[in-house]
Formats: sequence, C-alpha cells, structure tokens
Amino acid sequence: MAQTSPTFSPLYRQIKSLMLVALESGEWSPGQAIPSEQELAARFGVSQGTVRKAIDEMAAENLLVRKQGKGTYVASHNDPRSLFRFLRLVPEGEGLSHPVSVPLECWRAKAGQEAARVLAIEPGSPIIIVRRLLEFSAKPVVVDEIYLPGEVFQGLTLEVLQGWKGSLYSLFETRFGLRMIRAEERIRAVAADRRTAEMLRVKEGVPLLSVERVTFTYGDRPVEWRRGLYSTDEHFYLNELN
Amino acid sequence: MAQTSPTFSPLYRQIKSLMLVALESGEWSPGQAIPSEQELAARFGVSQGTVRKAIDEMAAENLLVRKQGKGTYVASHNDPRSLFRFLRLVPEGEGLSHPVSVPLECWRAKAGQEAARVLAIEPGSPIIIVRRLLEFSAKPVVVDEIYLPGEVFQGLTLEVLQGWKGSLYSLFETRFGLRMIRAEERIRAVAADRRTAEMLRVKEGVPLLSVERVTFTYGDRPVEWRRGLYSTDEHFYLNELN
DNA sequence: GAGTGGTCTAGACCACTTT
DNA sequence: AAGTGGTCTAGACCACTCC
Repeated sequence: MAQTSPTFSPLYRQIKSLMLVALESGEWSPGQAIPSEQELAARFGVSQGTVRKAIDEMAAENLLVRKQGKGTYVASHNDPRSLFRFLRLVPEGEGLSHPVSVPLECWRAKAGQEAARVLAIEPGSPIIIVRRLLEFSAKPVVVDEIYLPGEVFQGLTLEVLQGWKGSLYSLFETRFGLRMIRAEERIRAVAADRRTAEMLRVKEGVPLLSVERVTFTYGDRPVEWRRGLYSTDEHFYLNELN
Repeated sequence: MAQTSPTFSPLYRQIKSLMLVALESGEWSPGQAIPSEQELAARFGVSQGTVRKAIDEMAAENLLVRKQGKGTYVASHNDPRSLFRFLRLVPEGEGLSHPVSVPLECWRAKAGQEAARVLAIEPGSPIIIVRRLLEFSAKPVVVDEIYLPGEVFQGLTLEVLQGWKGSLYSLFETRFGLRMIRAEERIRAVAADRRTAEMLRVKEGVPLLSVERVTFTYGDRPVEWRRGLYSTDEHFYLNELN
C-alpha cells in the first residue's frame, strides 16, 4: 500500500519548468547571461544545488551554456559554435570551409494538407516558401526548399534573406524571436531532377541525399519544414552514434 | 600568477577512470549489476555524491544503466532497448517491425591500405569480411559488407553468424567480449550496381544510401568498419538533432 | 523491512574571470 | 578582492524493488 503518487515531479524539474517559462517569455534572451545560481536559488526559494541540477539538464539540452567564472548564458544560433549543430555536411578533404547561404526565391502560399500536418497549422493557412542554395567554397552543394508558417514569419522577404549575413536560424532568432531547439531529419536517396541537377551542376539522374527536416522551437512546436537535396560527390553527411 | 595546473582533473573523473578500467578488464560485464554506490564510495574512499557524479556521466554515455531501487547495470547489446541505438532505419508506415539479419558470406583476407588505416592495424594483417542482408518483414532493405580485425574475432565463421539469433553486436559482445560503444557514420547517395540491385530487388542504377560506419569499443579503439547500402523506397534513415 | 538509486540541503573550498 | 560556476562532503529523507 501507500502507493506512489503517479504525478511525482522532483523540485529541480519544477524549477526547470519555471526557467523554461523565463526563456519562452523572452525574459532571458539568446546570448544574454541568466541570473547567477545564488540569485536563482533565492528567487525560487531552493538551495543552490537544486538550481544547479535544473541548469545541468538544460545545458545538456543545449538550451543554456555554462561559462566557468563568468556565468550561465542562453544558447544562441548567433554563436558560431552552434553553426554545425544542425548542418551535418562535411567536405571530403580535411578543409573546414564554412558554407554560404544563397537565397534564390521567397514567396507566399497557402498550406496544403501535408505542410499543414507537419507544421501543425490549419490547411489553407498562409505559409512562406523559401528556396535557397548552400555553397561550400563557391560550389553549390545543397538546394533547400523551406516551408514556414506565415503567422510567425511576417515580414520575411527575399530582400531580408539576402541582406542577412549569417545562418538562417540566427536570422530567425534575431529578427523573429524564434529559437530552434531540436530537429528531426528523414534521409533518403533520390535521383536528381533536371532543375535540381542544373542548380547543383551535376548530371540529371545523379543520386542525391534527400534530407527532410522538421524543426521545433520551445514546447516542441514545429516551426519549419524543409527539404534539402545534397550533392555527395565531394561532401558527406556525418552522424555520430552514441 | 598562481597559474592553474593544466592537468587538473576532478576527483569524480578519476573515479570514472577507475570504473572504466573495471569495465574494460571485464570485472563488471554487460548485463550485470555493478556494486552499489555506497560500496563504490567505500572502495574508492570518496563520498557517495562523487561516485554518483561519475556514474551520471557514464550513464549519459550509455555505458551504464541506472534502475531505481535495483541497482546500476553495465549496458548490453543483448538488451532489446539498445537495438535501434545504431540502426537508424525506419519503415515509412507506422509499423515497427524489427529487422532480421541474414548472413550471406564470411571469409578471411589481408587488410589493404584503407582497411588498415580505418581499423588502426598493420596493412596485411588478417581481417574477416562478412556480407549480410538486413530484412524488414522478409523484404531485403540493406546489404552490409563488414570488415573486422581477425585478431579479435578469431573463430568467427558463417556458421556462427547463422546460428546466432539476435543482433551482430550482441553476438560480438557475448562471444568475443567486445562491447561497441559509439560509432561514426558517413552517408552518401550512390547508384545501385548490378549485384546489389539484385540482392535488394531493385533496378540497377536506383539511388541508394551508402552508410559507412566505423565502430569503436572502449578507449576509442576502432573494431569494425562496415559499408551498408540502404534501399530507401519504403524506409528512411531517421536522425534526431539536439 | 532492508537495500537500492534519487532528491534536497548546507557548507566548505577550488578554479576561473573580471575589476 | 569579489563574483561566478565547479567540486566535494555529510546527512536526511523520498521513491522504488524485492523479499
């Protein structure tokens, strides 16, 4: 008897929830330092160790970044270290050239059945579609088609995209206040169609990686759906299994 | 002044090292429980909290598995939960059929330049090559060619492979005492050659995923090199980015 | 009830950064 | 010197499993 309460949640997880609220609400914003562990302990009325455990988990999820002697910071896609967190494409040689995004098109449309399902919005809702190229050392390697909910990305135009120096996610974060937390990728092999082949400067029918990605922000809310076609003659997709 | 010692290593990491030795030496073997935190604390002369932190890290690395109320166990590939830890292939539908390994060939050879480099052995050393099929619901989906250092896998034959019900890694662990810890996969898109096409029952030239994997055991020692060709018409490679 | 891992606290001290 | 995160300890109590 004396059954366990099925809703038991340790204190540090409740603290974590409160801290997540502070993140989602924008009280703490990307790149900024959050209050010190001592301050948080006082604010929440718990010991420092309990705050610490909450931060530990959030750091493990790449939401926060600890810096000894300085403080704890909200992770940001502006940080160059997080550039390759979502892009797993690596050049064959040892060269570590970093990719350049070349926006090609950006237009409005209405969500079809599939886009609506993936983005968890109503069919027919406004969406924005972006087509762009990713180049490594001036060589086109990826063609991306990106579907975004229009609701969230109001004011996104080709000019905005072209004017931005940096990664897409860093633009989304800075300009639209949307932080990408995690993503799922579904990878298949497909043959290059004519138009894609031209853009990637390969022959039609050449095998390409098809990488379909759904990206989530706080609360596991999907906010991006993209499909990339990767040319893998001079690059490969690197995955670490732990 | 009073510079920091550049070799500073916290106590819990030293404990972790000692525990890694116990794992590598086979003192604690896969599937078995390790001593309780109290016992370990006494054995190493530290507090329980310090042992705990060491175990925390090892659990995060999938070396140990905690079970509240029971104890802490050495992770094992015999555990069904770790089956999909390295195999990221998922059927298109929601069906969660589990794959069946069909060994086709197994022969001895001498390591060429590339195999030697990848496996960190001398060129010309004995290696074992295995070819096998992976089937989902009786449908062939993957052809694998697997290179193993002969030194370690003495006694591995086609009969042994065929007689084993379970995953390859579970065989390696049980029969050869080799636990696979982590792996790196390099993924490309390629066209099916004639023989592969026949085995996968697809047309020659169809795009396939080429998944090249190097697998490591304790101490980051490479002990397997394999190349898989994946048919992605009814399955896809799923990757979670965090 | 006994044993295990899991949580929480309070305090001391160390390592690192900044002023 | 002051402030931050990082380590280590000792003890109390909780949740879970097994006998």
